[in-house]
Amino acid sequence: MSRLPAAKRREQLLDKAAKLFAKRGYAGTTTAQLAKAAGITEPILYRHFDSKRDLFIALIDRTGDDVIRGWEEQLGEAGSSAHEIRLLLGGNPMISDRGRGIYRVIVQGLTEIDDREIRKAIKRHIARLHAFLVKRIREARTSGQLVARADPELIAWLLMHLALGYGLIAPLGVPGHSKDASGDHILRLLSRLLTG
Amino acid sequence: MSRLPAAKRREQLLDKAAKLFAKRGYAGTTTAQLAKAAGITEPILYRHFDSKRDLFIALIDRTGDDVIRGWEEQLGEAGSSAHEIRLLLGGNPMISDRGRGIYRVIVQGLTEIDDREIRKAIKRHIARLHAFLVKRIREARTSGQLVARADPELIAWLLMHLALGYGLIAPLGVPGHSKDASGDHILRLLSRLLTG
DNA sequence: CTCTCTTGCAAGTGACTGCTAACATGTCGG
DNA sequence: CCGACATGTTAGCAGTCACTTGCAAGAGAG
Repeated sequence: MSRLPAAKRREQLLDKAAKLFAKRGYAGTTTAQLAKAAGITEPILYRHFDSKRDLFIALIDRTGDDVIRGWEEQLGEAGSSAHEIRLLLGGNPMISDRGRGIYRVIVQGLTEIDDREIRKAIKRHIARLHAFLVKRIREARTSGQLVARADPELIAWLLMHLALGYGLIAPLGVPGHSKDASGDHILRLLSRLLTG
Repeated sequence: MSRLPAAKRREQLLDKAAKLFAKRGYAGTTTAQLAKAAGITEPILYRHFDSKRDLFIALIDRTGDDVIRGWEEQLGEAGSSAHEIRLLLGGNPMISDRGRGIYRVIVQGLTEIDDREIRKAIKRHIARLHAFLVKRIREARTSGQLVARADPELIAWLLMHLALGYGLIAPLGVPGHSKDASGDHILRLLSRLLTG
Protein backbone atom coordinates (compact mmCIF):
# COMPACT_ATOMS: atom_id res chain seq x y z
CA MET A 1 0.00 0.00 0.00
CA SER A 2 2.37 2.69 1.25
CA ARG A 3 4.40 4.07 -1.60
CA LEU A 4 8.10 4.36 -0.98
CA PRO A 5 10.80 6.01 -3.09
CA ALA A 6 12.93 3.42 -4.85
CA ALA A 7 16.02 3.81 -2.67
CA LYS A 8 14.10 3.30 0.58
CA ARG A 9 12.23 0.31 -0.74
CA ARG A 10 15.47 -1.25 -1.84
CA GLU A 11 16.99 -0.84 1.61
CA GLN A 12 13.86 -2.15 3.27
CA LEU A 13 13.89 -5.16 0.97
CA LEU A 14 17.48 -5.89 1.94
CA ASP A 15 16.61 -5.55 5.63
CA LYS A 16 13.78 -8.05 5.40
CA ALA A 17 15.79 -10.33 3.13
CA ALA A 18 18.60 -10.47 5.69
CA LYS A 19 16.26 -11.93 8.29
CA LEU A 20 14.64 -14.38 5.92
CA PHE A 21 17.86 -15.66 4.33
CA ALA A 22 19.40 -16.02 7.79
CA LYS A 23 16.46 -18.09 8.93
CA ARG A 24 15.61 -20.27 5.93
CA GLY A 25 18.77 -20.20 3.88
CA TYR A 26 19.22 -19.01 0.32
CA ALA A 27 17.57 -21.90 -1.49
CA GLY A 28 14.96 -22.17 1.25
CA THR A 29 13.74 -18.60 0.90
CA THR A 30 11.21 -17.86 -1.84
CA THR A 31 10.80 -14.62 -3.73
CA ALA A 32 7.16 -14.59 -2.60
CA GLN A 33 8.27 -14.61 1.04
CA LEU A 34 10.78 -11.85 0.37
CA ALA A 35 8.18 -9.66 -1.29
CA LYS A 36 5.55 -10.30 1.36
CA ALA A 37 7.97 -9.49 4.19
CA ALA A 38 8.56 -6.12 2.58
CA GLY A 39 4.84 -5.56 2.15
CA ILE A 40 4.97 -5.59 -1.63
CA THR A 41 4.42 -8.06 -4.47
CA GLU A 42 6.97 -9.95 -6.49
CA PRO A 43 7.09 -7.72 -9.59
CA ILE A 44 8.27 -4.86 -7.38
CA LEU A 45 11.09 -7.01 -6.09
CA TYR A 46 12.16 -7.66 -9.66
CA ARG A 47 12.15 -3.97 -10.39
CA HIS A 48 14.87 -3.50 -7.79
CA PHE A 49 16.90 -6.65 -8.40
CA ASP A 50 17.43 -8.64 -11.57
CA SER A 51 17.02 -11.94 -9.77
CA LYS A 52 16.87 -13.57 -6.36
CA ARG A 53 20.60 -14.21 -6.66
CA ASP A 54 21.23 -10.56 -7.47
CA LEU A 55 19.42 -9.55 -4.29
CA PHE A 56 21.43 -12.04 -2.27
CA ILE A 57 24.72 -10.73 -3.60
CA ALA A 58 23.67 -7.16 -2.91
CA LEU A 59 22.91 -8.25 0.63
CA ILE A 60 26.32 -9.86 1.06
CA ASP A 61 28.05 -6.69 -0.09
CA ARG A 62 25.95 -4.47 2.16
CA THR A 63 26.64 -6.76 5.10
CA GLY A 64 30.36 -6.33 4.51
CA ASP A 65 29.96 -2.56 4.66
CA ASP A 66 27.95 -2.79 7.87
CA VAL A 67 30.38 -5.06 9.66
CA ILE A 68 33.44 -3.01 8.85
CA ARG A 69 31.69 0.24 9.73
CA GLY A 70 30.66 -1.28 13.06
CA TRP A 71 34.19 -2.33 13.83
CA GLU A 72 35.60 1.05 12.95
CA GLU A 73 33.14 2.81 15.23
CA GLN A 74 33.95 0.51 18.13
CA LEU A 75 37.68 0.78 17.60
CA GLY A 76 37.46 4.54 17.33
CA GLU A 77 36.20 4.71 20.91
CA ALA A 78 38.65 2.15 22.19
CA GLY A 79 41.51 4.39 23.25
CA SER A 80 44.51 2.17 23.73
CA SER A 81 45.50 -1.05 22.04
CA ALA A 82 45.02 -3.51 24.88
CA HIS A 83 41.39 -2.57 24.93
CA GLU A 84 41.36 -2.55 21.16
CA ILE A 85 42.50 -6.15 20.93
CA ARG A 86 39.74 -7.22 23.25
CA LEU A 87 37.29 -5.40 21.05
CA LEU A 88 38.69 -7.09 17.98
CA LEU A 89 37.88 -10.37 19.63
CA GLY A 90 34.58 -9.41 21.21
CA GLY A 91 33.52 -7.33 18.25
CA ASN A 92 34.07 -10.21 15.90
CA PRO A 93 30.63 -10.17 14.40
CA MET A 94 29.58 -13.71 15.09
CA ILE A 95 30.35 -13.50 18.79
CA SER A 96 27.76 -10.88 19.60
CA ASP A 97 24.09 -11.74 19.37
CA ARG A 98 23.42 -8.77 17.17
CA GLY A 99 26.19 -9.65 14.74
CA ARG A 100 25.27 -13.28 14.58
CA GLY A 101 21.92 -12.61 12.99
CA ILE A 102 23.59 -10.56 10.31
CA TYR A 103 26.29 -13.10 9.88
CA ARG A 104 24.14 -16.08 9.24
CA VAL A 105 23.58 -14.60 5.81
CA ILE A 106 27.28 -14.88 5.10
CA VAL A 107 27.37 -18.46 6.30
CA GLN A 108 24.46 -19.28 4.06
CA GLY A 109 26.46 -17.87 1.18
CA LEU A 110 29.50 -19.78 2.32
CA THR A 111 27.65 -23.05 1.88
CA GLU A 112 26.21 -22.06 -1.49
CA ILE A 113 29.24 -23.36 -3.29
CA ASP A 114 27.50 -24.18 -6.51
CA ASP A 115 26.90 -20.63 -7.63
CA ARG A 116 29.91 -18.86 -9.08
CA GLU A 117 28.70 -15.31 -8.54
CA ILE A 118 27.69 -15.92 -4.93
CA ARG A 119 31.03 -17.56 -4.23
CA LYS A 120 32.81 -14.55 -5.68
CA ALA A 121 30.83 -12.17 -3.47
CA ILE A 122 31.57 -14.22 -0.37
CA LYS A 123 35.24 -14.47 -1.25
CA ARG A 124 35.38 -10.70 -1.63
CA HIS A 125 33.73 -10.27 1.73
CA ILE A 126 36.02 -12.68 3.58
CA ALA A 127 39.15 -11.20 2.05
CA ARG A 128 37.99 -7.73 3.04
CA LEU A 129 37.40 -8.63 6.68
CA HIS A 130 40.72 -10.41 6.83
CA ALA A 131 42.59 -7.43 5.45
CA PHE A 132 40.96 -5.18 7.99
CA LEU A 133 41.93 -7.45 10.88
CA VAL A 134 45.51 -7.78 9.65
CA LYS A 135 45.89 -4.02 9.50
CA ARG A 136 44.67 -3.64 13.06
CA ILE A 137 46.83 -6.43 14.39
CA ARG A 138 49.90 -4.94 12.73
CA GLU A 139 49.16 -1.58 14.32
CA ALA A 140 48.70 -3.17 17.73
CA ARG A 141 52.01 -4.93 17.38
CA THR A 142 54.09 -1.93 16.35
CA SER A 143 52.61 -0.02 19.27
CA GLY A 144 53.94 -2.80 21.47
CA GLN A 145 50.62 -4.02 22.85
CA LEU A 146 50.70 -7.37 21.09
CA VAL A 147 53.56 -9.66 21.91
CA ALA A 148 52.54 -12.76 19.96
CA ARG A 149 55.27 -13.73 17.55
CA ALA A 150 52.95 -15.32 15.06
CA ASP A 151 52.21 -13.92 11.63
CA PRO A 152 49.46 -11.27 11.79
CA GLU A 153 47.82 -12.85 8.75
CA LEU A 154 47.66 -16.13 10.60
CA ILE A 155 46.29 -14.54 13.75
CA ALA A 156 43.60 -12.84 11.71
CA TRP A 157 42.56 -16.14 10.14
CA LEU A 158 42.55 -17.71 13.57
CA LEU A 159 40.17 -15.05 14.83
CA MET A 160 37.89 -15.48 11.85
CA HIS A 161 37.83 -19.24 12.08
CA LEU A 162 36.98 -19.09 15.75
CA ALA A 163 34.27 -16.52 15.28
CA LEU A 164 32.71 -18.48 12.44
CA GLY A 165 32.77 -21.75 14.35
CA TYR A 166 31.49 -20.22 17.54
CA GLY A 167 28.71 -18.42 15.77
CA LEU A 168 27.59 -21.57 14.03
CA ILE A 169 27.45 -23.74 17.11
CA ALA A 170 26.12 -21.22 19.62
CA PRO A 171 22.55 -20.97 18.27
CA LEU A 172 22.15 -24.74 18.52
CA GLY A 173 22.00 -24.57 22.29
CA VAL A 174 24.22 -27.58 22.90
CA PRO A 175 24.27 -28.06 26.72
CA GLY A 176 27.92 -27.42 27.55
CA HIS A 177 28.41 -24.74 24.91
CA SER A 178 28.46 -21.03 25.66
CA LYS A 179 27.84 -21.46 29.38
CA ASP A 180 29.10 -17.92 29.50
CA ALA A 181 27.14 -15.34 27.57
CA SER A 182 28.98 -14.11 24.48
CA GLY A 183 31.85 -16.61 24.59
CA ASP A 184 33.81 -14.91 27.31
CA HIS A 185 35.95 -17.92 28.19
CA ILE A 186 37.21 -18.19 24.68
CA LEU A 187 38.02 -14.51 24.63
CA ARG A 188 40.09 -14.88 27.78
CA LEU A 189 41.95 -17.85 26.39
CA LEU A 190 42.73 -16.01 23.20
CA SER A 191 43.69 -12.83 24.96
CA ARG A 192 46.24 -14.80 26.93
CA LEU A 193 47.56 -16.35 23.77
CA LEU A 194 47.84 -13.13 21.86
CA THR A 195 48.87 -10.56 24.41
CA GLY A 196 51.12 -12.73 26.54
CA MET B 1 19.23 -51.56 -13.81
CA SER B 2 21.48 -53.47 -11.45
CA ARG B 3 19.47 -54.89 -8.60
CA LEU B 4 20.94 -54.39 -5.17
CA PRO B 5 19.91 -55.81 -1.79
CA ALA B 6 18.16 -53.23 0.36
CA ALA B 7 21.04 -52.66 2.78
CA LYS B 8 23.55 -51.98 0.01
CA ARG B 9 21.20 -49.69 -1.84
CA ARG B 10 20.59 -47.74 1.32
CA GLU B 11 24.30 -47.26 1.90
CA GLN B 12 24.88 -46.33 -1.71
CA LEU B 13 22.07 -43.79 -1.51
CA LEU B 14 23.66 -42.24 1.56
CA ASP B 15 27.03 -42.12 -0.21
CA LYS B 16 25.63 -40.30 -3.21
CA ALA B 17 23.46 -38.08 -1.02
CA ALA B 18 26.51 -36.97 0.96
CA LYS B 19 28.12 -35.59 -2.16
CA LEU B 20 24.99 -33.93 -3.46
CA PHE B 21 23.95 -32.33 -0.17
CA ALA B 22 27.51 -31.10 0.34
CA LYS B 23 27.49 -29.50 -3.08
CA ARG B 24 24.00 -28.08 -3.45
CA GLY B 25 22.77 -27.84 0.14
CA TYR B 26 19.72 -29.47 1.67
CA ALA B 27 17.03 -27.29 0.12
CA GLY B 28 18.99 -27.11 -3.12
CA THR B 29 19.12 -30.86 -3.64
CA THR B 30 16.09 -32.54 -5.20
CA THR B 31 14.89 -36.06 -4.61
CA ALA B 32 15.11 -36.61 -8.37
CA GLN B 33 18.83 -35.77 -8.28
CA LEU B 34 19.36 -38.05 -5.30
CA ALA B 35 17.64 -40.96 -7.01
CA LYS B 36 19.41 -40.40 -10.32
CA ALA B 37 22.82 -40.24 -8.64
CA ALA B 38 22.15 -43.67 -7.16
CA GLY B 39 21.00 -44.98 -10.52
CA ILE B 40 17.42 -45.58 -9.41
CA THR B 41 14.08 -43.79 -9.55
CA GLU B 42 12.38 -41.79 -6.86
CA PRO B 43 9.92 -44.40 -5.55
CA ILE B 44 12.88 -46.60 -4.58
CA LEU B 45 14.33 -43.76 -2.58
CA TYR B 46 11.05 -43.50 -0.71
CA ARG B 47 11.11 -47.20 0.03
CA HIS B 48 14.32 -46.69 1.99
CA PHE B 49 13.56 -43.34 3.62
CA ASP B 50 10.23 -41.85 4.68
CA SER B 51 11.16 -38.45 3.30
CA LYS B 52 14.01 -36.32 2.02
CA ARG B 53 14.44 -35.01 5.54
CA ASP B 54 14.58 -38.53 6.92
CA LEU B 55 17.39 -39.35 4.50
CA PHE B 56 19.26 -36.21 5.50
CA ILE B 57 19.02 -37.04 9.19
CA ALA B 58 20.18 -40.60 8.55
CA LEU B 59 23.15 -39.11 6.74
CA ILE B 60 24.00 -36.83 9.64
CA ASP B 61 23.96 -39.75 12.05
CA ARG B 62 26.06 -41.94 9.80
CA THR B 63 28.55 -39.11 9.35
CA GLY B 64 28.92 -38.93 13.12
CA ASP B 65 29.72 -42.64 13.24
CA ASP B 66 32.27 -42.28 10.44
CA VAL B 67 34.07 -39.36 12.00
CA ILE B 68 34.40 -40.91 15.43
CA ARG B 69 35.49 -44.25 13.99
CA GLY B 70 38.12 -42.45 11.92
CA TRP B 71 39.42 -40.64 14.96
CA GLU B 72 39.58 -43.78 17.01
CA GLU B 73 41.55 -45.60 14.33
CA GLN B 74 44.03 -42.76 14.03
CA LEU B 75 44.41 -42.42 17.78
CA GLY B 76 44.86 -46.14 18.19
CA GLU B 77 48.02 -45.98 16.10
CA ALA B 78 49.26 -42.85 17.80
CA GLY B 79 51.31 -44.33 20.60
CA SER B 80 51.98 -41.54 23.04
CA SER B 81 49.99 -38.47 23.89
CA ALA B 82 52.11 -35.75 22.35
CA HIS B 83 51.57 -37.34 19.00
CA GLU B 84 47.97 -37.95 19.92
CA ILE B 85 47.28 -34.29 20.50
CA ARG B 86 48.69 -33.42 17.13
CA LEU B 87 46.39 -35.99 15.60
CA LEU B 88 43.43 -34.57 17.45
CA LEU B 89 44.19 -31.32 15.75
CA GLY B 90 45.16 -32.65 12.35
CA GLY B 91 42.50 -35.31 12.39
CA ASN B 92 39.83 -32.76 13.04
CA PRO B 93 37.62 -33.71 10.16
CA MET B 94 37.30 -30.37 8.45
CA ILE B 95 41.04 -29.87 8.25
CA SER B 96 41.70 -32.76 5.92
CA ASP B 97 40.43 -32.66 2.36
CA ARG B 98 38.74 -35.98 2.75
CA GLY B 99 36.93 -34.97 5.91
CA ARG B 100 35.86 -31.64 4.53
CA GLY B 101 33.65 -33.15 1.90
CA ILE B 102 31.87 -35.19 4.51
CA TYR B 103 31.67 -32.27 6.84
CA ARG B 104 29.98 -29.87 4.51
CA VAL B 105 26.87 -31.95 5.06
CA ILE B 106 27.00 -31.11 8.75
CA VAL B 107 27.44 -27.44 8.00
CA GLN B 108 24.50 -27.55 5.66
CA GLY B 109 22.47 -28.98 8.52
CA LEU B 110 23.86 -26.37 10.86
CA THR B 111 22.41 -23.62 8.71
CA GLU B 112 19.07 -25.38 8.29
CA ILE B 113 17.78 -23.86 11.48
CA ASP B 114 14.14 -23.91 10.53
CA ASP B 115 13.64 -27.66 10.81
CA ARG B 116 13.31 -29.00 14.35
CA GLU B 117 14.26 -32.59 13.59
CA ILE B 118 17.34 -31.64 11.58
CA ARG B 119 18.44 -29.29 14.32
CA LYS B 120 18.08 -32.05 16.87
CA ALA B 121 20.20 -34.42 14.76
CA ILE B 122 22.91 -31.80 14.34
CA LYS B 123 22.87 -30.97 18.03
CA ARG B 124 23.27 -34.66 18.84
CA HIS B 125 26.20 -34.90 16.43
CA ILE B 126 28.00 -31.84 17.78
CA ALA B 127 27.55 -32.91 21.39
CA ARG B 128 28.90 -36.35 20.54
CA LEU B 129 32.06 -35.05 18.89
CA HIS B 130 32.62 -32.65 21.75
CA ALA B 131 32.29 -35.38 24.36
CA PHE B 132 34.79 -37.50 22.48
CA LEU B 133 37.31 -34.67 22.32
CA VAL B 134 36.90 -33.84 25.99
CA LYS B 135 37.57 -37.43 26.99
CA ARG B 136 40.77 -37.51 24.94
CA ILE B 137 41.98 -34.18 26.25
CA ARG B 138 41.39 -35.28 29.85
CA GLU B 139 43.38 -38.44 29.24
CA ALA B 140 46.23 -36.48 27.69
CA ARG B 141 46.27 -34.18 30.68
CA THR B 142 46.36 -36.84 33.38
CA SER B 143 49.18 -38.54 31.52
CA GLY B 144 51.06 -35.26 31.78
CA GLN B 145 51.37 -34.52 28.08
CA LEU B 146 49.08 -31.50 28.10
CA VAL B 147 50.06 -28.61 30.27
CA ALA B 148 47.38 -26.10 29.31
CA ARG B 149 45.52 -24.98 32.39
CA ALA B 150 42.29 -24.27 30.56
CA ASP B 151 39.11 -26.29 30.98
CA PRO B 152 39.16 -29.38 28.71
CA GLU B 153 35.59 -28.62 27.69
CA LEU B 154 36.66 -25.20 26.56
CA ILE B 155 39.68 -26.53 24.69
CA ALA B 156 37.45 -29.01 22.89
CA TRP B 157 35.08 -26.26 21.81
CA LEU B 158 38.04 -24.22 20.68
CA LEU B 159 39.23 -27.08 18.48
CA MET B 160 35.78 -27.55 17.01
CA HIS B 161 35.26 -23.85 16.32
CA LEU B 162 38.60 -23.64 14.61
CA ALA B 163 38.01 -26.71 12.50
CA LEU B 164 34.59 -25.54 11.45
CA GLY B 165 35.78 -22.08 10.54
CA TYR B 166 38.83 -23.34 8.71
CA GLY B 167 36.86 -25.88 6.78
CA LEU B 168 34.33 -23.30 5.69
CA ILE B 169 36.82 -20.75 4.46
CA ALA B 170 39.40 -23.06 2.91
CA PRO B 171 37.35 -24.20 -0.12
CA LEU B 172 36.76 -20.58 -1.13
CA GLY B 173 40.37 -20.22 -2.21
CA VAL B 174 40.89 -16.76 -0.71
CA PRO B 175 44.42 -15.73 -1.72
CA GLY B 176 46.19 -15.52 1.65
CA HIS B 177 44.31 -18.42 3.19
CA SER B 178 45.75 -21.89 3.64
CA LYS B 179 49.08 -21.04 2.02
CA ASP B 180 50.17 -24.20 3.72
CA ALA B 181 48.40 -27.38 2.75
CA SER B 182 46.08 -28.64 5.50
CA GLY B 183 46.37 -25.66 7.83
CA ASP B 184 49.76 -26.51 9.23
CA HIS B 185 50.50 -23.07 10.60
CA ILE B 186 47.38 -23.09 12.66
CA LEU B 187 48.25 -26.49 14.01
CA ARG B 188 51.65 -25.25 15.13
CA LEU B 189 50.15 -22.22 16.80
CA LEU B 190 47.65 -24.36 18.66
CA SER B 191 50.16 -26.99 19.59
CA ARG B 192 52.24 -24.29 21.22
CA LEU B 193 49.22 -23.01 23.06
CA LEU B 194 48.07 -26.38 24.29
CA THR B 195 51.25 -28.31 25.00
CA GLY B 196 53.42 -25.45 26.20
C1' DC C 1 -5.50 20.90 -13.61
C1' DT C 2 -3.13 17.68 -16.27
C1' DC C 3 0.62 15.38 -18.10
C1' DT C 4 4.11 12.13 -17.18
C1' DC C 5 6.83 9.15 -14.77
C1' DT C 6 7.31 6.07 -11.04
C1' DT C 7 5.34 2.88 -7.79
C1' DG C 8 2.28 -0.46 -7.32
C1' DC C 9 -0.88 -4.78 -8.27
C1' DA C 10 -3.67 -9.16 -10.11
C1' DA C 11 -3.07 -12.95 -12.57
C1' DG C 12 -0.58 -15.95 -14.73
C1' DT C 13 3.76 -18.53 -17.19
C1' DG C 14 6.15 -23.13 -17.82
C1' DA C 15 9.16 -25.70 -15.18
C1' DC C 16 9.99 -28.16 -11.26
C1' DT C 17 9.00 -29.69 -6.24
C1' DG C 18 8.40 -33.79 -2.88
C1' DC C 19 5.89 -37.63 -3.12
C1' DT C 20 2.61 -41.66 -4.70
C1' DA C 21 -0.40 -45.23 -7.03
C1' DA C 22 -0.30 -48.93 -10.08
C1' DC C 23 2.19 -52.09 -12.54
C1' DA C 24 6.54 -54.85 -14.20
C1' DT C 25 10.47 -57.88 -13.43
C1' DG C 26 14.50 -60.20 -11.54
C1' DT C 27 15.94 -63.71 -8.12
C1' DC C 28 15.90 -67.26 -4.84
C1' DG C 29 14.00 -71.05 -1.77
C1' DG C 30 11.20 -75.01 -2.28
C1' DC D 1 10.86 -74.76 -12.58
C1' DC D 2 7.63 -72.03 -10.29
C1' DG D 3 5.52 -69.24 -7.00
C1' DA D 4 6.32 -65.40 -3.94
C1' DC D 5 8.41 -61.53 -2.52
C1' DA D 6 11.71 -57.94 -2.87
C1' DT D 7 13.48 -54.63 -6.27
C1' DG D 8 12.49 -52.02 -9.90
C1' DT D 9 9.74 -48.54 -13.38
C1' DT D 10 6.20 -45.37 -15.74
C1' DA D 11 3.23 -41.83 -15.27
C1' DG D 12 1.40 -38.39 -12.77
C1' DC D 13 -0.46 -36.00 -8.44
C1' DA D 14 -1.22 -31.22 -6.30
C1' DG D 15 1.51 -27.66 -4.94
C1' DT D 16 5.27 -24.37 -5.40
C1' DC D 17 9.18 -22.24 -7.79
C1' DA D 18 11.45 -17.90 -10.03
C1' DC D 19 9.92 -14.78 -12.94
C1' DT D 20 6.50 -11.88 -16.46
C1' DT D 21 2.75 -9.52 -18.79
C1' DG D 22 -0.41 -5.92 -18.82
C1' DC D 23 -2.75 -2.50 -16.41
C1' DA D 24 -4.03 0.80 -12.31
C1' DA D 25 -2.94 4.71 -9.52
C1' DG D 26 -0.34 8.15 -6.65
C1' DA D 27 2.55 12.31 -6.91
C1' DG D 28 5.61 16.00 -8.52
C1' DA D 29 6.43 19.52 -12.40
C1' DG D 30 4.59 22.85 -15.43
